[in-house]
Amino acid sequence: MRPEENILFRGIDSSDCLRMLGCFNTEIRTYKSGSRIGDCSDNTDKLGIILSGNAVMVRYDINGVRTIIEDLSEQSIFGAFFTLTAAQRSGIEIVCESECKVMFVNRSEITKRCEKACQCHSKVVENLLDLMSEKALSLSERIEVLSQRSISEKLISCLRIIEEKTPEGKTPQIPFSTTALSDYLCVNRSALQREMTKLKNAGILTISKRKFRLTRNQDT
Amino acid sequence: MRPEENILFRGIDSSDCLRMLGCFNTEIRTYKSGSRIGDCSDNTDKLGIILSGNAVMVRYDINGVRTIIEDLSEQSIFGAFFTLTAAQRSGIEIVCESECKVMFVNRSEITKRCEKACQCHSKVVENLLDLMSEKALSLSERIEVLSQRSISEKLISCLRIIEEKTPEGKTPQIPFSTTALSDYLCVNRSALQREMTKLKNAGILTISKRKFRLTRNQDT
DNA sequence: AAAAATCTGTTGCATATGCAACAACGGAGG
DNA sequence: CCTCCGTTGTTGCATATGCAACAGATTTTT
Repeated sequence: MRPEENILFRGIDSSDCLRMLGCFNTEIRTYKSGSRIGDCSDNTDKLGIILSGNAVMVRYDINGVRTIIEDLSEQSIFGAFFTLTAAQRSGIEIVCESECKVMFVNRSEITKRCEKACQCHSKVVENLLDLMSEKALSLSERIEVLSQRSISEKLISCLRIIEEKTPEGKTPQIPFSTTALSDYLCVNRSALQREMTKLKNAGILTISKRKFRLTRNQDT
Repeated sequence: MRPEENILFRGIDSSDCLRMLGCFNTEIRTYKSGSRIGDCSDNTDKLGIILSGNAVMVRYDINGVRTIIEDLSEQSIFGAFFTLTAAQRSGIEIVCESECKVMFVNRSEITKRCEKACQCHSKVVENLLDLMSEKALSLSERIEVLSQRSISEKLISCLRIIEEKTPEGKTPQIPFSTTALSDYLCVNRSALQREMTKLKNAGILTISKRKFRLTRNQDT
């Protein structure tokens, strides 16, 4: 991916990008599928951007129960300073689900002006602002889902959000396996399965593979 | 409150603040306790900052069950573009718990440079960035809590977070009544009460009024 | 192609949580 | 000072969810 295709550098032309990349002291790393992207709790200033691949932010509790905290796809950002809580103790980690290319930048290098005071610098800050908005939005969607009281409500709320993001014409698709979905909804897998079959039987939900369709009901 | 005490204008001197306030076309409103701060779904560009008072972002579902989505205290920011999801349909509203003074700014006016291209403009953007970080942090703490599987885990996780934010020497304090806390943890009130008494009897938790103390156990 | 591993789907049973109802308490206002 | 209304604290009962175990199906590895 060329730098100007990176959302952080959106709207900035190639030559400026290259100059800033040096200026920012960025670092690009590649991770194998299944590997861990370094513990992001160590450096509260570091900002990571997924250039390619898929990863998830997960936590395992004492009993080994997994929680998927965030789904990180291409162009997602992550970093201790805006996603991790003081509750890092609970062992949050980022695990690649496919080969991932990740770019790291120090946040302070973005906010602080460089000596050359390049014009495009503030453009980067604005882009970062957009990214943060997006992040906050996705976090609050997550809260919306988790605040539902029952499994079926959680599921439906989650599916509706996916639906809304699906471009017109395309069939909405769950980004997880059912097993992973249960970790994402923070419920037991077989209980989730049970609710899914109920909804299927009730004619509310249709699923084949990961593609699904919800009937347009206001309630439930 | 003088403008430079507003976190959005932190680090900018008085005269510049005043100039920018005009430049930004801000609006300040006062709301009575119990009243609703206008539906923030109407204007996705508007950004609100609580200058004084306390408010909560809540949602009532079809059955009238209340969920407290966010606790907004002084200097908190809110706005459709970074907190509300497309799921606005579910009737999220912001309700004042005490008299509130709120400042509104249009986000685009912050990100877009004004004709005068004032130097301090980028400082405001940086401040906004900090605010967004903080917001993302608090949202992710909320997820941390809600992702716990049992009521007692949710409660403890929530209390630990409060503890960590409490300045050394002070006694940590729950910002809600128990009833409100149950709406915040998204669980049934009497079930929460039951768990609380269990924890008290087990010697893990001490509560008097809203002040509490947790024994320093790693687990549970 | 065979073998191994993981995921789906289902079920019986245990248990945590929700729900309703009630008594006691405490603060706000007349 | 009394009354009213919302909060706290408790309990019995109903039910949703968790848990374990299992048998296919599907995917990945060898």
